[in-house]
Amino acid sequence: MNTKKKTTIKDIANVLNISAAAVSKALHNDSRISDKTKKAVKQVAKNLNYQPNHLASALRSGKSNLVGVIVPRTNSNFFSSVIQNIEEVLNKEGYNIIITQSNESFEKECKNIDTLLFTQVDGIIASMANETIDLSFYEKIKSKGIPLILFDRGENDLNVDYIGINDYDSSHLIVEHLISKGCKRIAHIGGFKRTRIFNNRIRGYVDAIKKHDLPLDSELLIESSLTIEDGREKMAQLLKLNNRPDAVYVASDYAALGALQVLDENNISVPNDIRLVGFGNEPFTSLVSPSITSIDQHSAEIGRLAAETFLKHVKTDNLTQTLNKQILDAELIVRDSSK
Amino acid sequence: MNTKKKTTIKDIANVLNISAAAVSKALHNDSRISDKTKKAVKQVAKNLNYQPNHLASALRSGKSNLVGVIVPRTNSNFFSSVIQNIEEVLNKEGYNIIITQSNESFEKECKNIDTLLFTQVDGIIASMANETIDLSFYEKIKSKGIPLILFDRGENDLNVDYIGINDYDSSHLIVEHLISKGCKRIAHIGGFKRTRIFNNRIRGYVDAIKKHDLPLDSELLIESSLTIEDGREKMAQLLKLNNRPDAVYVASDYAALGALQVLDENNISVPNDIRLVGFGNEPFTSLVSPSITSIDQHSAEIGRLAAETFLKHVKTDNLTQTLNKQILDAELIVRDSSK
DNA sequence: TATATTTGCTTAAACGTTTAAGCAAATATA
DNA sequence: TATATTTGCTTAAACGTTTAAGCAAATATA
Repeated sequence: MNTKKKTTIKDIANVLNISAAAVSKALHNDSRISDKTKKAVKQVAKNLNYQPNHLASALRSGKSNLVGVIVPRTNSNFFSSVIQNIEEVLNKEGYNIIITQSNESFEKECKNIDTLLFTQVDGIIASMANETIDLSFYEKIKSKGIPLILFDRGENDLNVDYIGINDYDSSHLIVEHLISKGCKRIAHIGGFKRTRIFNNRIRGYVDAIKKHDLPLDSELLIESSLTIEDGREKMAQLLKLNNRPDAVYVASDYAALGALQVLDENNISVPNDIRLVGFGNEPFTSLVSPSITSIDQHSAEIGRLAAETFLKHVKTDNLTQTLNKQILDAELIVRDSSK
Repeated sequence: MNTKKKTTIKDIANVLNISAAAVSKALHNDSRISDKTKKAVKQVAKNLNYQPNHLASALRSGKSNLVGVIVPRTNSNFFSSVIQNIEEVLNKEGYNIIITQSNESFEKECKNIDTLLFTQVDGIIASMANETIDLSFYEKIKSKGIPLILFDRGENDLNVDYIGINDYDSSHLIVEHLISKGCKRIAHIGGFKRTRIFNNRIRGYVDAIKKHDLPLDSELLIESSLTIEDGREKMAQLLKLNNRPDAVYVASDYAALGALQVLDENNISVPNDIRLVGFGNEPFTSLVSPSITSIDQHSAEIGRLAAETFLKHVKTDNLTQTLNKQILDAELIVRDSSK
């Protein structure tokens, strides 16, 4: 095996006949070290191929320079784009990120939190699993004094920073767009009511329907897990109604895709017979035929803001965690499925 | 701010009036510590809500219990499934993983490697970016004596473990399937020749065509970046030929989707006029219409094997890194696009 | 010229573990 | 009963940094 001794700060100190402390300070550009020494130290560091021992500095300084990220899954364009932007911002400041996925499971999410705490992360940026109701593990993060930033799937009760889009207004955008196309019976396949963002979309839908004096039929408002499969099932359920809707607004692109398949299989023309709108602007919405109208969630912006919010915490002394919502306006991307 | 002092091994030692060393050993079930003491230590640890300081133990023992993963992107079902399975196996053994993505960029990949080395990972499991030709950063990993395991996108010259599917045979499977459906002019939209897996697919295609005495027309073999957009372009190029192919084998599902769009736009019936086969068995292949025949890459198995190979390295003393290929048989999933 | 301040370092301790070496008491063996 | 081995701990050092405290020399100020 290759057991080449790693070069340490002491090796550099020995070469230059100065103390290890001086080397450490030189490498950190301490103002009390002469330029001459700094240059010499950096040159020797390069010659010896010095790589700082991250663990040692983390142990001594109490900062690991790691930020944990928890997402329901990475296998979705929204989350992977958020992650990419978090990474970009944090890398510039010397932080690395540890990505974990909950797979929408509360149990896995708890494990992830323990893992991240065990790894001594300096902060956690998370989007909660659908299943999560018990917040005690998130309270644990807070009680350790570790900055916690939530995005997309958040929870007011935790009283921490939150970044997301305006789900309530998004529903208004969608409903009003469908009305402008002449729709009169608009159904909503929504997410679980207990998840805040889906609840907001449902409330937005209900209020928009009322506002425009359209029928608010309980048959037209369905709760779903929003997977492709469940999208299929709920669409089939809507097709069985005596009085079918002329438009369906689905709270996720995946479920909207399932719905589209069922419509296609039943030879129902989209958008002529039924107009369809999804949510999330996943890339495939523009690839299927007909392409699916959807809401863009500004994933890049959310990622950037989450990272910057974390940085604000570490850069500001005793900044207490409080409910601090940053809500972005969502954007409606109109495609063939509602034209 | 919450600056509650964390409980350390010393706090436990004080409570029980024993040494910190005894506590450490008790927590690790050292055989030289009495069961009575072990029980007492564990009880106190629980009472004081003791969380071991991962950094300190990593520094002292020289093991971080972190494994770095590098993938071109997480936003693909293949890679996210591999990652999930790596995680599952390694978590059981007390390892956590750090996921990084190269976005197919050589430069980003080099940065990722530096980041992981800086974080003192115990091993790296990687799939190389398309761009990567210069292997010096991977050599750096090897020269540090850190186990390196490659999957899917590998490179023989590095002389390390590799896990992947049999790309050469996969091409045979596909070509023979298409021949069995009566196809006589089979085109191949392949990846970059310099990437080993794509080169193997191309070689497999060429040899299978020769073996069955079909025309090996240079017009029918096209090199592509395999994005959706490039799939569209290369398909359009094939349609301009005087003598069109009656089947197209695309080396990636994404590019195959682009090709399908173009065929659809040109009112060419799939599979009646042209049969289409993709590669990777991404979930959307079964969702689009017509559904796309594809090759399953056994992502779960690859992830598991990669993790287990890493574990073999850390568990076996002076196991030298050598070229050690584990090649899985791929599976053809026949769908509507080639029926 | 005498005192104050700044510069450029050193010394020593600390972060929280793990581990080699060692030692007394208890137990096993001859 | 005398010696050897095992059990159950302790002591002390170490992993590679960072940082508070301090000190001599150089420079600035009065």
